[in-house]
Amino acid sequence: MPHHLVTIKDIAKILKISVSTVSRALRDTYDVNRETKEKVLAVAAELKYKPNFNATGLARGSTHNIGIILPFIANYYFSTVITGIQEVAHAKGYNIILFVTNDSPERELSIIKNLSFSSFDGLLVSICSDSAEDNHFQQLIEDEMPIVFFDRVPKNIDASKVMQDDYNGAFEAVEHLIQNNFTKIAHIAGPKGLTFTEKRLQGYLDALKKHEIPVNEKWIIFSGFSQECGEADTSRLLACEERPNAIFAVNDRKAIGAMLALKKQNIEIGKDFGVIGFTNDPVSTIISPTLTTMAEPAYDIGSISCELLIKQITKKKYFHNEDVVLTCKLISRESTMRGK
Amino acid sequence: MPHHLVTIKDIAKILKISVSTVSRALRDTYDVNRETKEKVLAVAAELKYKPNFNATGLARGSTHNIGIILPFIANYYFSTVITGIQEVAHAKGYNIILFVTNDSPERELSIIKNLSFSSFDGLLVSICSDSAEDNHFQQLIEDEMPIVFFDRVPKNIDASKVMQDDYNGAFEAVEHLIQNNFTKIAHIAGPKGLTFTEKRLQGYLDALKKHEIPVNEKWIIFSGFSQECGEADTSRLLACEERPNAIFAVNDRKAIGAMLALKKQNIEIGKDFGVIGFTNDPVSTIISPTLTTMAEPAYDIGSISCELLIKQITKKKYFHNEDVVLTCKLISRESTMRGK
DNA sequence: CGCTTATATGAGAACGTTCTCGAAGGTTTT
DNA sequence: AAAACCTTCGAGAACGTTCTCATATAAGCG
Repeated sequence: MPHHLVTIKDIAKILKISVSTVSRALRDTYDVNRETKEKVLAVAAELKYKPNFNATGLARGSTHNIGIILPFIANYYFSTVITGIQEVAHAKGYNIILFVTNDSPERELSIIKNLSFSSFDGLLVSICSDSAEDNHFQQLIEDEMPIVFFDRVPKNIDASKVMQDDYNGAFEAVEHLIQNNFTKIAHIAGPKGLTFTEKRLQGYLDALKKHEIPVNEKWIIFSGFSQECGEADTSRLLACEERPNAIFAVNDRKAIGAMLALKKQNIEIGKDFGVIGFTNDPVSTIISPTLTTMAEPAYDIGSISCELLIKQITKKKYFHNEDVVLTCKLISRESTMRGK
Repeated sequence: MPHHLVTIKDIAKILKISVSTVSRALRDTYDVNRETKEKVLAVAAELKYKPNFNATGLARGSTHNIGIILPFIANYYFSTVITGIQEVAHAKGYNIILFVTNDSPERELSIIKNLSFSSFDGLLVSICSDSAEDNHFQQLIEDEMPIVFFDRVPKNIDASKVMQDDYNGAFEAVEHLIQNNFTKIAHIAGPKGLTFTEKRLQGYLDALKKHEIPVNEKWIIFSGFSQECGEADTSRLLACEERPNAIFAVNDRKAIGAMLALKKQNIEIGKDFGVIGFTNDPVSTIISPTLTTMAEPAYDIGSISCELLIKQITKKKYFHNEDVVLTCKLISRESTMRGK
C-alpha cells in the first residue's frame, strides 16, 4: 500500500472548492467564511492532512527550522542548553537542526560555507575556541540571517547575545575562596581569546584586587576545557616554588582534573587546599569531596536564546539586538570549607 | 543590501543555456557535455550557488533531513550516540533534526502525530520507557518511512534495530562479580517492559544459573534510570533481612546512586561489597572508588544506525531489515576488586 | 433602485528544482 | 546514401504551497 500523502488539493476536491480557499482556511487569515473554514478543518483532520514544509518553505520563503551550531554536545552544559532550546522550539512549532563543530574552526567554517540559506529561518550559535573567522558570521548577518549567539560569543560582532554573568560569577567565586581563608589563589583558565575566558579572568583579577591580594602571573594558566588539561595545569601549579593553596577553575571538568591531581599528592581538598569550579555539572556532587561551584543557568540560556531568535525571525523589521546576561549562583560544597 | 539568493536560473542566464542543462550539470548525471559541465560548476562556485533544499525536496520528494527521536539528550550515552550519528550524517550530506521526548509517551505520540512526512527522508528512534504505542511506529513503517531503532527498541515491530549485546554484557558483568567472589548478587534493573531491561535481567539470571546460585526475588528491583532511583533501590536492598553483597546495576547512574547509599552506611565498596554498572559513563572514573562497568559502544551505535538508515533511504526497494548487535566490553576498576 | 463597499471565493502565477520527452546534430552501420 | 544509433540539450510540466488579482455575491447607502 503505497502511501499517498494528503495534500491541499485532495481537500479541495472533496469539498468542491478551490485550493486557495483551503489554503486560507488552514491558516489564520480572516477573509474566509466561518462555515467553510470549519468544514475544511474537519476534512483536514479526518484525512490527517499535514502541510508539506518544502512547499510552504518554497512558497513563503520561510521554513520551520532553526539551526544550532555548537562545539560539543556530549557534555552537561551544552546538552542542557539544547534541551532548553528544544523545549521552546517545539512549543512554537520549530524544528531544530544540529551542527557540531567539535571545536574545530575548519569544521565550523565548512558548516557555515555549506549552509543552505533556504533551510533555516534562523541560527543559534556558540562559536568554537579558535574561531578567528568572525567575518563569516558577519557575512551571515549582512545577508539578513537572524542569528543569536550564546555562551561562547564573538567579540566584534553586532548581534544578539545570551550568556551568563561570567565576570560577577568569577568575582564571587574568588571572593568565596577568600572568605574561607584561601588567599593563595591560582586560576586555571580556558583558552585565550574566548570572551568568557577573559571575563572570568577579569573577575578573578578584580576580586584579588579588592582584597589587596597581589597577582602571581605564574598562577594563571590558559589551556583547554578538558579534565586532562585541569590535571596537567594543576601539576604545573604544584611544581611552582611558591605553591598556591586554592584553585579557581574555569569550569567543573577542569576543577575535577585539579582534584584528581591534588589527590595523587595526598593533599586534603577542602582543608589544605580549596577548589572551586564553574557550571554545576552533576559530577560535582559525585566526586569526593563534593565540589563547590558557580552554577550556570544552562537551561535558561537555551530557552531564552531560542525565544529571542524566534522574536527576531517573526518581527524581523522592528527587531533590535539584545544582550541578555543571566546571573550565576554559588553552590557551596565540601571542596572549599576550610577546616583550619 | 538585500540578499538575493543565486539560483539555477542565474547560472543559466549567464551561460546562455537552459536551466535543465544547469540542473544536470550540477548533479552527477551523465548526459551532459564535459565542457559545459565544467563551465557550470565554475560559475556556480563563483556565485556561491547553494541549492534550495525546499525546491529539491519538493521536486524530488526527498529532503536532506533525518529525524532523531529519543528520550533524553543531556546524558552521556545519548549525547555520544548523537555525536556518532552527526558524524556520518554530516559526511553524507544529511542534516539531523532533533526531537526529545523527555521519556514521556504523550510527548512521543505528539511528536509522531505532528511529524510532517515530507520533512524527512528517514527516522532514527529510541523509544521511551512506557511507549505502549507501538502501533504509531507501525503506521510509519507501513507508510514506507525508512526507520531504524537504536538502543531502546520496540519488541513487536519489524524494522532495523541497532543495539549493544545487552544479554551477554549482563551475563559477563555478573560472572565478573562471581569470579571476584561476590556471590550474593542483587540486580537494580531498569523499568519493566523495555527490551534491554529484560535482556540484561535475563543475562543476570542465566549467569546465576550457570554458577548454580539461587535467585532471590527480593534482590531484583525495577525502577527508573536515575541516580536517585539507584540510591533508593539500594537502601531497600540493605534493609532486607538477607543482605546481598554485590549489585549489578542496569546503568552507571544507578550504580553511582548505589555507591552513594553504600557509602552512607560506611560499607567498603570493592571489598565488602561489589558494584558493577553498565555504559562506561565518564563519571565512573571520577567517583571513588572507581566503578567497574560494561562499556557500551555508544558512538558506534550512533554511526552504524545512521549508516543503516541512509542505506535504507537510498536503496529503498532492495533493502532488507537488519539487526545489528554490538559487543560490550568489561572495564574492570576498583569497585569490584575484592580484598577479602 | 442603482451605487459603492465588504465579504468570500476562484484562477493562475510564482517559488527553485527535477524529470520526461523530444529534437537537433553527429557518428556509426548497412 | 539511407538507416540506425548516440550524445547533448531545451521546452515545459510537475512537486504543494502561498499570494495577487479578479470576480461574484451580499450588504449598506443615498
